[in-house]
Amino acid sequence: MKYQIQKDRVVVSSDEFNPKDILECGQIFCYKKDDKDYVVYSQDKMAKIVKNGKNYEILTKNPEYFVNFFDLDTNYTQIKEQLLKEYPYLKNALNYGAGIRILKQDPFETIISFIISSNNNIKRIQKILFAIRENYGTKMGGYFAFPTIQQMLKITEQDYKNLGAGYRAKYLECAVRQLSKIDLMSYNNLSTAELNVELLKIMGVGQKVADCIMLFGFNRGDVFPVDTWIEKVYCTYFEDEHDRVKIRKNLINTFKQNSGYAQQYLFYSQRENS
DNA sequence: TTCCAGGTGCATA
DNA sequence: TATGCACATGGA
Repeated sequence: MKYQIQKDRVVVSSDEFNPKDILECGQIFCYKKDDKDYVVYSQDKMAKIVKNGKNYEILTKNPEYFVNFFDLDTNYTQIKEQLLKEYPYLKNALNYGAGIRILKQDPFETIISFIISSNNNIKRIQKILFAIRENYGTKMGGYFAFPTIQQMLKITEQDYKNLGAGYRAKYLECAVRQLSKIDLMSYNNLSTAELNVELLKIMGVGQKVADCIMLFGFNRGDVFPVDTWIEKVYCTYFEDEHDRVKIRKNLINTFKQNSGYAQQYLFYSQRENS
């Protein structure tokens, strides 16, 4: 990936970087769009993305953080070419989401985000997550940081309900307490199978949410989150099957280490075009 | 009014 | 181990 780091920005070529594809493909919820530009929030950091000729400029006080966040050192052209060669039927999905990059997000924020995502729609997930930031996060000047685990330990089930979390409120309250006793960074040393076992112990985390956490928060490509949209894709293009455990197993056997990438292209094109 | 949304936890057999 | 149901909320 061609990019240049400057003092207050990262300049990146638009040929494999598109903010709409990256932010609206369902992997992150804390972003806003004003006119044509996107603003994205991660932990206590913020970046604005503006188009400048053939490039995008990621305007931020934390250029190095966002180089890693946007996974700019990975060659997505190569990944897409490999997927297309092995699985020609992905052509439309790959073209549609050509500017997607899998974000490297903070594990804690990812866990909280995807607990809220279960049986929920993206607009409402965004609303709840911004409300958590604005009510319990540190004010940064123009925006609010995502609260730390210590800050979130003070939030009660009733508080989450007041923010619109619904029945997930008790999951959140319990999960934060569990997470406060864990060193999440040490989970980076686990195998994907081991990590999966640990994540499933967290209240509100089932297989689908665990897969999203592993893909977006722990950079694991060998998982395939199966939700209502992927189930539709599978029934349309593979076979009529509604057992998500079987669907997941079959898709991981098919796409192996590239499962996470294939999933994201398929999810995005299915959700946007139906 | 009913259905659906990036599903999970729990009781039951 | 497998199945079925309850669970909040808001938009279509």
